[in-house]
Amino acid sequence: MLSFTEENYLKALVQLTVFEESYTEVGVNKLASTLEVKPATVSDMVRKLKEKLLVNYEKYGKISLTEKGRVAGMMVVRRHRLWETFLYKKLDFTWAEVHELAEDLEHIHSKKLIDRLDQFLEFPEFDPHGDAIPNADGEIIIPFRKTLSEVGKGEKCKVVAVKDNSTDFLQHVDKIGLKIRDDVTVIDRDDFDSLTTIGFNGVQIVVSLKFTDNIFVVCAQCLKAKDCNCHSL
Amino acid sequence: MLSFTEENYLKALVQLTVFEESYTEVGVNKLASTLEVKPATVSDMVRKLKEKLLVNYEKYGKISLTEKGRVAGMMVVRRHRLWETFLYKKLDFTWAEVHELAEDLEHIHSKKLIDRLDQFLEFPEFDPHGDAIPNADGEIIIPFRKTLSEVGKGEKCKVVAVKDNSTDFLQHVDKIGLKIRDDVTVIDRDDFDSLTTIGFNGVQIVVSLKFTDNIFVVCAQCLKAKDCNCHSL
DNA sequence: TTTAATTGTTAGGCTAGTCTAACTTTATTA
DNA sequence: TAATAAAGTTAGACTAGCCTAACAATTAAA
Repeated sequence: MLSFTEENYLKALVQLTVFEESYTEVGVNKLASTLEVKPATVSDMVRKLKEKLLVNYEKYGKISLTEKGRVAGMMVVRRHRLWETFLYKKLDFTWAEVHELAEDLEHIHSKKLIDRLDQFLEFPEFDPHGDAIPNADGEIIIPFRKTLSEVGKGEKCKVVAVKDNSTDFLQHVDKIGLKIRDDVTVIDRDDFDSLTTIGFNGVQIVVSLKFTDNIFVVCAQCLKAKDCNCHSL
Repeated sequence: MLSFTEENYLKALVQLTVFEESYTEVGVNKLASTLEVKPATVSDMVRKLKEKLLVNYEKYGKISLTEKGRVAGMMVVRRHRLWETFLYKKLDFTWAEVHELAEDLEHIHSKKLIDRLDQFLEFPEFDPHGDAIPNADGEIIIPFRKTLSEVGKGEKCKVVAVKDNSTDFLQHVDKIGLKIRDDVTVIDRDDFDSLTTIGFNGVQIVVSLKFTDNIFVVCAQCLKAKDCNCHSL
């Protein structure tokens, strides 16, 4: 049985080596800053995780997840995202609130509980932030996405997700958020000069330019994030 | 913010000094055996709880909860029983299963979460075992109850609750349980010789005599646990 | 009322997870 | 390629929560 702390290390490693930029390994310092602990602490802990066959690691080398570690970390992500979905859909929390609560709920271990929750929620594919939910085997399908900042002038796009690990951003959104309607909204790059209004999951939000890297979009017409020629036609 | 462990001490104290036999204080040994730790450990911890003004305590004396401690402990019980109700009603767990899962869930602190859950469940008065759920202020109305073993020969009674802290009993019940109908069933003391069949929350169960202290009942006619004269009329 | 049994306390030690400070290895750059 | 910067490790210390073993206080019984 993994401890609360061990699970957080594995979750952070999944975040850094699977979800983010598709690197497959990461250094001690990077992991330390992600977890908000000192590098010395990570050094110790990584040795422990290696003994448990959860990570690959050699002194002064890079850290990567073993298959066992990847699945264990993915299960934490699965639990996190399913609880977020529950809080959002059933208890009417905002997306700004769900992340923090799910940080605790994700450490409840029962497999039966989480599979029942999945069923209760009717097997959702994405969490409230638009991120894919890993299945019961720890598998996940990550769709291609581009950020709002990559959208060209005049291009119409549809918001499909926001980064769920930026509390700063999410709280900002919650504060100025205003519900307008139940489907997502198409927006225009022309509005982006300082503050801009976009829609996601029925919530009308105003974001400043510095947050445009936190918002994922696809083409409003073909729903693709790459290989889209709609604009040039 | 109280730790997982501190909360368990307070919950055990509520159990021992509020729910059970209405004693108002308890010794170090009793608390230690309830929590399955050594008396030495309790001695230390109780000093810490006293510093935090959660218990009244003098060296070699008895332990009792302060008002602050009572409310804190009651909130743990509230969370426990609301999660049990959620698991039973929404995720179709059996009452044998819910207790263990709620042992973890009860330590999620958010007040907002638990109040929303209460609302989602439509403010239930009793948990799946028939125990009253404390309100958001830590208040609880405990109805009079007698156990099955106190029922006289020929007396008709209605089952209203079972002890939720006897995993042994609950697992026994789950194994041989059989759903028959949706309301509770009236039973007769004559059947109690070795094995007997009673009904609770629509579940038909068979219990051996040694478990009759774990089952709470009221008179089937007047629904009272004491001051009932129905039988003598 | 003195002894024995029960109950509770203290001291010292263990583990997990964290820290700081000093040190070592690897990478970068002049 | 030698000096410097960055990254990583080790040693020693701290806290929470637990333990055992030895001791002290209280209660019960002879």
